[in-house]
This record gives sequence, C-alpha cells and structure tokens, in this order.
Amino acid sequence: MQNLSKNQQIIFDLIDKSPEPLKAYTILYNVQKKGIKAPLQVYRALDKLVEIGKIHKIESRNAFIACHNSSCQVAKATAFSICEICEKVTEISSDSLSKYLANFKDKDGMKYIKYNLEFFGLCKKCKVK
Amino acid sequence: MQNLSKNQQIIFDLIDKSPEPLKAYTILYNVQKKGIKAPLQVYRALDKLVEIGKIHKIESRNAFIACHNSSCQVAKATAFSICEICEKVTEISSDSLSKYLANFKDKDGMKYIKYNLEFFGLCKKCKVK
DNA sequence: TTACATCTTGTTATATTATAACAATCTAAA
DNA sequence: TTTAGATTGTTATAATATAACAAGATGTAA
Repeated sequence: MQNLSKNQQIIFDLIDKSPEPLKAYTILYNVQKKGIKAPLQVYRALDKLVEIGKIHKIESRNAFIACHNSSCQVAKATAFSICEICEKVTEISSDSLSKYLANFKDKDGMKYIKYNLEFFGLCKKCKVK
Repeated sequence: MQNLSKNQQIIFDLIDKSPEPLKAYTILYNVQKKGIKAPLQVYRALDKLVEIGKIHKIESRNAFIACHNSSCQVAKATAFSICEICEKVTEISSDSLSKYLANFKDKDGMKYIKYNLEFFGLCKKCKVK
C-alpha cells in the first residue's frame, strides 16, 4: 500500500467522489484549476492508479471508476454491470462469480487470474420506465 | 441472415481471413485499393458487422475479429482470451461458461443476456518461452 | 410499376482518446 | 549523501472515432 503522488491523489480524489465513471478529458477539465494542464499528466496518473488497483478502466466506455472492492486490487479481476440507457456502472463483487472465473479453464486447460467482465443491460430504474 | 453490402463484405472478408484482430485504421489501409477511402466508411461497416454478430470488438484492444461461434450472433455474449505477450486473441466457446454467465444474478437479482468477458494471460507458446 | 422508407455510400471536417520524446525535479532507500 | 527510480512538466503528434450533409441503391407494399 503505497502513498499516492500529488497528481495521482488529485485525480484519484476526483474519480473516487464521482457517482459515475469519468473520462480522461473530463478529468483533465476538472483538475486544470489544480495545476494539471496536459493530457499526459492525467494519463500517467490513470495508468498508475489502474496498475495499483485504486481505479478500474471501463473498457467499453473509455472511462474510469474507483475500486471499492478490496479483493480486486491484487487480482486485476474485475466485473461490472453497465446500464445501456443511463450508463450507470456498478462494480460487481460476487465471490461465486470470481471463484467461477478464477477456476475457469479454457479448452487448453489454461486458467486466468486476470480478466475483465462487462455485463450490459438495464439498471433497476431504467427497467421500470 | 441478411446479405452484406459491398463495403461490409469487403471489410468482413479482410477481418475473416486475418489470423489476428484488426484495428480500424489497419483495415482502412488494407481496403483503400478497393475504393474505401475514408475512416467513416470503415467504421460504418464495422458497426453493422458488430450489430449483426459477424464480428466482435475486442474492447481492450480497439480491434475486431470475425465470429466463429454461431451462438453469439444472437446473444452478443462474448468471451475471449488474450495473450499479453503476443496479443493472440481466441474466442472462447464454452457452454458451461456461457450458461454460468447467462444465469448469473447480481445482488439485485438482475440477469444479463449481453456481456463481454476478456481473459488475460499468456498463450501456450508464450508461456513456454 | 410507382412511391416511399430505409439502408448504404461518399465526402470533408472535426472531435475524442492516447502516446512520443525530452528535460527537470522529487523521493526514498542504501 | 548519493543515487536509482518515480514523478512532473511541456510541446507535439498519433491513433481512434464521430458529425453533418448530400446522393444513390434497394426492397416492399399499394
């Protein structure tokens, strides 16, 4: 558990308090007043935060959310549900799912400790409408 | 099962015969001699091909591969293994996996018919080296 | 067969996402 | 305290993707 650098902390705080995934350039616009001026400064912090498991990238959306699941910090094994209407993203913490996927063997008998799963559908709210 | 349009067919043929996922601009360079000159022509064909299930997008790589698994054409439920060294991508066709994921319920009891799963690791060849 | 809707194409321009390259500064451990 | 590694700052550019508009092709139902 290492300490975050200045830029990493600024960017993590922003993502952590956001109710929705943030895109790199949205982050940039929001931290310019804190002295972070260039895309690369944002991407470098994002890379590091992803690497140490503090945030995850939602690949299908090119956006980033904070991790609230202590177990995936090591494993880089992530699962999300994404609402196709309101774009709400929720990290899934299911022991059964993570166990199933960690033990899954492909046809060559290969196992994977690293994966990313994105479920798509409608969230509760959008389903009702 | 609809017929493909001219551009869709050209682009599908290229992806289908490629041993590896292709990126949009790689596709563009390879079909310019066939009269497809602009990115948008490529992206439109790709969108359609993804929509009808003839190809899949590898989200973490921004690349496209042909589908060889008839069942996902309808379901849009996809799973891949990706080698982190050689970038080889293989579509996973596992009844057990697809059944598990199709029946998976999140903590709200929600099921998802649509998902994308990307496993990361080393392929057989790269593991040996 | 016509008329209509829908899909597809072509084209230019631009938006969005991400990295290269180089130099300086900070930080923590030996 | 020195030194390796991490972090920062900066400019430029690469890579990925969409907007907007006009025209042509296609099929389908009256």
